[in-house]
Amino acid sequence: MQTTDSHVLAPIINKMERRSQLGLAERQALLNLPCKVVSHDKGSYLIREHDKPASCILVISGFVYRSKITGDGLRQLLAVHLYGDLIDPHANPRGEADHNVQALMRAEVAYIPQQALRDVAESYPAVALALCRDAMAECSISREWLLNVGRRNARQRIAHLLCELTVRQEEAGLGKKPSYQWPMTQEQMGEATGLTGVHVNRTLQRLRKEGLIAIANQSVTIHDWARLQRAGDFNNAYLHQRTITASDNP
Amino acid sequence: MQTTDSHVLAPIINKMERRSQLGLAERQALLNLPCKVVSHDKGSYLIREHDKPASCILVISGFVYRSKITGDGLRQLLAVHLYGDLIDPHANPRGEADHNVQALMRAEVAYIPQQALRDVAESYPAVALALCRDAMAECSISREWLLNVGRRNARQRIAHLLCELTVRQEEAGLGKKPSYQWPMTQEQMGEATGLTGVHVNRTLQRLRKEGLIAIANQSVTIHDWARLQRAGDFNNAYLHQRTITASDNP
DNA sequence: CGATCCTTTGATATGTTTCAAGCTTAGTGG
DNA sequence: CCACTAAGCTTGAAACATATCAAAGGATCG
Repeated sequence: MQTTDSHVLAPIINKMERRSQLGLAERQALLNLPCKVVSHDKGSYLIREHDKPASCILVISGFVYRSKITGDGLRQLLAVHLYGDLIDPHANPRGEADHNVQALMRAEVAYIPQQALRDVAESYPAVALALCRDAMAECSISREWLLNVGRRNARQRIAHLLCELTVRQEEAGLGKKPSYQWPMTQEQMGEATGLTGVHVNRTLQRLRKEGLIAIANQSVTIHDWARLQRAGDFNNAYLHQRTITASDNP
Repeated sequence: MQTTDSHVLAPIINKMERRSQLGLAERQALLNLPCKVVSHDKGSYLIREHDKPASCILVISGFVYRSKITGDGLRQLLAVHLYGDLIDPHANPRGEADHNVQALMRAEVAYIPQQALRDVAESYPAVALALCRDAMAECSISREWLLNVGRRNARQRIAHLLCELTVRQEEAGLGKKPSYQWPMTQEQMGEATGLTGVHVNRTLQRLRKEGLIAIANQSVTIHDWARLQRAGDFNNAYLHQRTITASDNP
């Protein structure tokens, strides 16, 4: 007999319950969803543009990103997903994915047939609502990324990215400030923020010298959270967290 | 007795039927939706960040945009909406909008109570599906904008924006190539592409000199559609049109 | 312990912004 | 219908942020 916490699909429930309320029946229906657990190495594709994916993907551990590539071969990260995020493949009317999904670092994910998930959502309005809220939150993050890349300078962009992942990672119960595992290379941070890997490096050094963070060996330390947020023009409202996290530092 | 075409809400049906199939009952239900038609002057707000909007907004004529503002007061356009687009206010769990919606130029819109629309979607799965598809298409456009702003140079960004609006405008039956009314100022084009108004001006001049377009007096002329698409690294797949429009120029 | 991936560094090139002014067009009121 | 005004477009010169290229130094992993 499994408790909720030890179930492979537990992450989806933990995530949903951060924004929505689920009853026992809903939780049970979600846990009973058919799924296939797969482990992906860094860089491996979960979905390729033009694929016809039949499943949604739940991130169980590790990190996953969405991306698109320019005709010139330049990559832009569109989103980063972590523990509990449910990745809708976003197919066009022909059923083809319009972007790539890859593992940022080694990631364990569960493939859940879209139809099965849709069925549960139809039977349980609370699940439908929860899915809808999470989708909206994802859209909101995507808009903030556009603002970040379009209108902020390198220092702000990098600080903003650091802030976002810090909050999301904490929210997901993965790591706590001041120090936690950092999932991306500097090159990838550049691809997320519309910068060059080299310039990310220099910007990171500046943030280090200013005493805001330390970052090395796949690990960040936030030395001054309040100042980092200011540096990144970061306001967590766009993350659509239900509970308002009082800003930690005064 | 009104025909579909003369009805205020006709645009929503014309738009949906580009991607989805609706029966007579669905069309009727949509046309019977309660709504309030309002005309907005250029710049006027339809939704302000932190508002608690109770309605979706259907664009009947003119243009409308979504935007966010940086802490430093810089504006980024997040999306442009035209005839037939249904604007979901994207509220967070507290019911507050997370970005602004404003008229790009004089626009006539219909406010449709969210609950009424949700009711129709619940009664008619085809409507729910159509709404879902349109929402996905909007997400896809938003991702392409992120790629555009993050990884393309000024010439590509501007050409891409020109291509997108040309296609969407044609698709909506508003104007045909080679010449149609252009809805944005150069400043606004800059806000959409993460550039300065001044630089947009110079870039536009370059595209003019290269013989790709003419643009003046709120009107564009596409002189070389094939070359403009190449210049903008533009591929219409991300627009999720159902019918594949054969590229017009060889 | 060699190979590969990631980070760091320096010098230089480039694209884009900034500022500031003059010009054009469209809209408004007398 | 003209004059006036405001908004948008155009221009140039100079400053700045970021990219590019190339090479060296560290870390990580079989």
